[in-house]
Amino acid sequence: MRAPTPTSITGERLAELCHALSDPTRLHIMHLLRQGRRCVCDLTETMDAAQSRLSFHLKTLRDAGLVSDRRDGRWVYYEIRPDALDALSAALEALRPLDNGAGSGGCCP
Amino acid sequence: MRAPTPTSITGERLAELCHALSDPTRLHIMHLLRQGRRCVCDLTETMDAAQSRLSFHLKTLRDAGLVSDRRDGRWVYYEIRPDALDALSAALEALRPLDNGAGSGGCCP
DNA sequence: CCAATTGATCAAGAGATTTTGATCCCTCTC
DNA sequence: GAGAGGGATCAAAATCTCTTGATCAATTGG
Repeated sequence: MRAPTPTSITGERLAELCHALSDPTRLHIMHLLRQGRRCVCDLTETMDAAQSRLSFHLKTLRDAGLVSDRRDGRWVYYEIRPDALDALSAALEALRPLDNGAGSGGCCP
Repeated sequence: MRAPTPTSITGERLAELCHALSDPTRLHIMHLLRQGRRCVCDLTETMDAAQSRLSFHLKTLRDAGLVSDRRDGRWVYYEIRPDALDALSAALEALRPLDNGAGSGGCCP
């Protein structure tokens, strides 16, 4: 019995993931993290952003589960969690229109 | 000469798409639209939400290009634009870690 | 132990989003 | 053309989000 990748996520969870990615600063961080783990001081320097600002955005990404952090001595390294991207992709695919007949089974013609 | 599916989108555009999907009400709308086009009065009734509220969120989705609207007589029908989901999926894939060696070519050990 | 470095956290202010109710515009029906 | 239904828009209030600067906790090097 194992619980590997959750096959589907809730609407709340999808909203949380999308919110985390809805900010240019956070997307910039994600883009930098594509190349592998990076410490905060490195990101701060590369992005020329205030440290508390970065810390805020990193926390947002971490709370959403999109990145993980790990302390190593003096430094804290952040890293992308691909499983979160998996879940996000799957949830977005589940938003695609069903290809049954045209919709509007509702109140209108 | 044609411009079919834009192969990649800007960070700003990705942020805009994610922002549009970062709200539970809007995700609810998207979910209902999966079954096909629907008029606003239908959504209003199904979701039990104020009409101006829905109108606001539909505008947000439309401005982001995630849905299209079409007037037919008295009614305005909204519909998902799958091409926007294509662009979003592609952009999210482009956020995945590169599988070159471990990162941190930066300031730290 | 002392001082410097790294990073989290907090409080306050600026700015953006959402909700609500009112109002307006369009289209259809009578 | 008067009235009703469907939707968009607006202004005000309530919330959320982001930025900034200050402070605090850990870690390390001297």
